[in-house]
Amino acid sequence: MLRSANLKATPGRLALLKALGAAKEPLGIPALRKKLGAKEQMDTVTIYRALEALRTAGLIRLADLRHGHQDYELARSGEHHHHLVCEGCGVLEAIPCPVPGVEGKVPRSAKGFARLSDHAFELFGTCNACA
Amino acid sequence: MLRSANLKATPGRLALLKALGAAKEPLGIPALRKKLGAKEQMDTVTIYRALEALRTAGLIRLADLRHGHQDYELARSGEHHHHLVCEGCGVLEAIPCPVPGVEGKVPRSAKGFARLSDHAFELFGTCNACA
DNA sequence: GTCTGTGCAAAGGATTTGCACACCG
DNA sequence: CGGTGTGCAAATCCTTTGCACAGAC
Repeated sequence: MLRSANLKATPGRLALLKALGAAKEPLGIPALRKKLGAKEQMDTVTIYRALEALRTAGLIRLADLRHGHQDYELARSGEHHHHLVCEGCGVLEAIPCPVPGVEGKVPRSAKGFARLSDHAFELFGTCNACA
Repeated sequence: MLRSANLKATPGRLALLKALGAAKEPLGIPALRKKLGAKEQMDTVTIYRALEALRTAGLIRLADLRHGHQDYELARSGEHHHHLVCEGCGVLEAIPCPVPGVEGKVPRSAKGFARLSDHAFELFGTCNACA
C-alpha cells in the first residue's frame, strides 16, 4: 500500500495507518498518539510529516470538523462519506456523500482548473442532546 | 441588519461587514485588517469576537480553504456558493452549491440531530497555471 | 444606568522549519 | 551507499481567555 504510493514502509507510517484503520471517526494528532501503542510512539513533528505524505499520496483524507484542528481518516475506497457535526458538543454522525462522482471530476463551470484531488463536505448543527 | 440579529451596531462590526461585502473572496483576519481603513482599525481579539458573533447570528459564513486559517465571507442570500481551491498556489474559483436545499434540512439518515445551521463544501485540486 | 463590546496582556494550541542522525531499499 | 524519514529544539502563527474600561440603547 505504501510502496505502491512510492513511500517507504516505515514502522511509524504503518502504525498510523493501523490506528486510522481501527478508528470509527476521524482522528486528530493527540487522539492518534493515544491510539498508538507504547512502542509505536513517535514525535509529533514526525506525525505531521507522515500524515502529510499519506494525504498527498491519497491514502488518507483530511477533515475540518471545526474542532480547532485537523482530523484525519483512512481513504477507504467504496466507503466515501462525510460528517454531521454538533456545534455544541462536537458529536459526529456519518453521512453518505451527497454528490456522487465529485471525485476527480472538475465542475463544468470551473474554467481554470486542471484536476481535482479532494473535497470537503461537512454539515454543522445541533444534536438532540444539545437542543 | 445587526439589530435584527440582536447585536449592537458598533462601528467595528459595521466596518467588518462593509469590508466583507466589498470583497470578492473570503477573507482571513490579516486580510480583513488591510481592508479596514486607518480609522477603522481594531484589535485582533475584537475581530475574532466580532466575527464569531456575526457568524452565530448567521450574517457571515466560515470557510476552511486549507490556507492554515479560517476565512469569512458575507452570507449573501440567494448567492449561495462554495469554492474550488488550488493546492499549489491557493487560487480560488467560485462554484454553485451542488446540493440545493441543504440549508437547514437534516438528512433523513441522520437520527441524532435536531437541526442544521451551516455546511461546508470545498473542492481541492490543481489550477492550470500550477499543472 | 445596565449590559454588551473593546483593548491590552498573556496564555494555550496547532503547525512549521532547520539541522544532524538513523534507516529503508 | 544514497536518498528518504525521524527526532529534537525552537520558532511561528492562529485563536482563546481574563480583566478593566468604554460605549450602545
